[in-house]
Amino acid sequence: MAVTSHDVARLAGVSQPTVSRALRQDSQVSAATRERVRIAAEQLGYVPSELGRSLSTMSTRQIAMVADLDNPLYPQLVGPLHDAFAAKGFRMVLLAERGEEIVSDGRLLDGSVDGAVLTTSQLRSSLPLQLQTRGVPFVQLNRVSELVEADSVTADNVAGGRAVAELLTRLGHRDIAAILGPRETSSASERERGFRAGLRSAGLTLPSARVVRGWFSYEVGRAAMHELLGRGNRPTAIFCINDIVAVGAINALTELALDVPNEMSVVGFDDLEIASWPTFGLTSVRVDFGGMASRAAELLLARLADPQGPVVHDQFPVELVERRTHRAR
Amino acid sequence: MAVTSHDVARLAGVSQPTVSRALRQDSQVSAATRERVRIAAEQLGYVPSELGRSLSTMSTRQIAMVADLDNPLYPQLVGPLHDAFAAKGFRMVLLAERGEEIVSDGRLLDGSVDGAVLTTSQLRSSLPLQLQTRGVPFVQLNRVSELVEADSVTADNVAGGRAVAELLTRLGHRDIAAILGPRETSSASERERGFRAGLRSAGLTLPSARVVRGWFSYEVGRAAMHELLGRGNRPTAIFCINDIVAVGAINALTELALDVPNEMSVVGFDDLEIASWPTFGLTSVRVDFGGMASRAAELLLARLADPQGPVVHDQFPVELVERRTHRAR
DNA sequence: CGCCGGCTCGGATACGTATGCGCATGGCAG
DNA sequence: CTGCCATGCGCATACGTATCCGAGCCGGCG
Repeated sequence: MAVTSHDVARLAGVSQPTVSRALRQDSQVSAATRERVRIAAEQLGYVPSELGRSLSTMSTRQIAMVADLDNPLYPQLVGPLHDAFAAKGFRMVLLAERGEEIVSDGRLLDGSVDGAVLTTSQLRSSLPLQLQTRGVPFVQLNRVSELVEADSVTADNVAGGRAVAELLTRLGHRDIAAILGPRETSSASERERGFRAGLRSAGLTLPSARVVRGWFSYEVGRAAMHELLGRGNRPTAIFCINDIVAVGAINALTELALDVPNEMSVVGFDDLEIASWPTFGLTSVRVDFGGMASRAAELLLARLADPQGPVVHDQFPVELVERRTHRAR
Repeated sequence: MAVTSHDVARLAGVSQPTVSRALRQDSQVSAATRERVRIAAEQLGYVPSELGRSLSTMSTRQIAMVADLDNPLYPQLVGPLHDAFAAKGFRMVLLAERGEEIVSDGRLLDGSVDGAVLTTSQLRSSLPLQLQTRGVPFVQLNRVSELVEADSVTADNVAGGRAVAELLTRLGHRDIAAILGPRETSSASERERGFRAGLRSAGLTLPSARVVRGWFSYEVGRAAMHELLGRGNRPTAIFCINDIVAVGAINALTELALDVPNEMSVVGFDDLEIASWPTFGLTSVRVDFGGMASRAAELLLARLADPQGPVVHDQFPVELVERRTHRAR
């Protein structure tokens, strides 16, 4: 059915290995032969089988990115990763993870990729362990697992959480609520830890009556805000574990005709593009996801080149971005 | 390095073919042997090489989805496609396309996928032609190419555009603007065609002074709105080629402190989740992308089973969803 | 007791490409 | 003229799995 290197060889009057070498610009074949082969290949519309090549060389030149596409954060990581890998001759494929569901199939283990970028590791996720056992190089981006010692690129979530607490307390807020994320993810739990530490420094605590916890989504933010407001007298400020949740919270406030920031200060995290929309003007914590993605690609490529090299943990600084959703009490 | 079926065979005291058969529950191998093999495989942590299997069977059980991840519409198609394929034993990989850039590499042609779902075909895109020539089954979802006769699943964009025009004219608007999409995409040009036809039915036209054209993005919508308003006296209503553009336009209006819908009616298209956010309450045209995605998967699987079957063009109806961004003039 | 059939399994091979190695050719120096 | 080396190419094989076909074994039946 499909055209193979044997077909090209027959047409060009050479052997199959010569076709293989010629098309890869191997200097062992003469310029004349190379040209003959090129013509024949073009004539037949020959495209080398990636399967055959991979099996023969034991390398696929493919990198998998495991991401949760329901979360608007991740599409943003795709571009930089793609470019960094493409520059080194690697292809990138996306393995979609949906909601909280974990990738269970063995596409990462069955030899069809050379390495992986994990962006949605949970703290006790076994996937990184499996990869390590099977010798599949990988790097953790954004979130990490605590079960494994491996290359990672993260943001300084603790500092970010602390900065939010400092901002709000400095503005005079004393009754502060929070919509937190799942304890199972390192990013959410670090942000929470930093935030609580910041409150403590100001002599405050975060009572459980002022906390709702959920996954990173618009709908969770919206429902959580309603839940918090339904508990009686309302806080004067709220910290949201990320921008999507914050936007959900703001929409809940809009539904109830409560003004932001006059009746409630709202702060997010991530500084996605949506935070800068005039409609929201969301105060948030900027994370350089583009830079982190590039760095992660760099680390993975280094790991492919030297599987024994020292493990690297890279932490990116974050920056508070003050817009219009916070106000002095 | 990696564990192969030969290793398992040696440990279980059988031949490699027997391992292959045993692990795939082939009834030719006795229950006892099957169990011995299973134990041995587990003990070694054996994972069958997908490369070897694919090369041997000439089928990869992988489907590629080509999508533009910068557009929030596409993540929404991933889930339904993924599930429909998974149900039939196929894996899905995403090939990212960025902005207007076309996928140029040959991952679709090099035999590493059994088929493809194209979601971002441009009208004169050559990719579908190449696939057809190479005999790679594919289905076009959402947008189609005019150069090829192949399975497709689309929305009734013409009817949607017409419905928007009818809504606005019925409300008494006479000076209507539009932020249109690229002529190179079927979805945008069909919506435009329907919209213009609807205006014509009401005795109106769409003067070029009232039109800005751009790609499907927030920033385009925002800039286009500023551009339109900078041209002097302003229209009373505007049709945006999709919801993302509409949200950009609304944000531009917010920046200028112009009230929606009192000073300008805005209508989008697609009815993404964001359209239903209380903050926007965007009037839009609902497209059943989930249903379309499932149908596309179905068509592709049918095509894989019967490459010679009749070509199917499936068009889904759309529905106007009236929210709060339109108002009688 | 011999033959046949069914049940299990293994040997050989195929899939498409890459590569180690050997062979032929030709040129040049001795 | 002979020997040597460099160049250019083909043969054989490897990668890991699936499958065709044949071989062995056992039981049952004639």
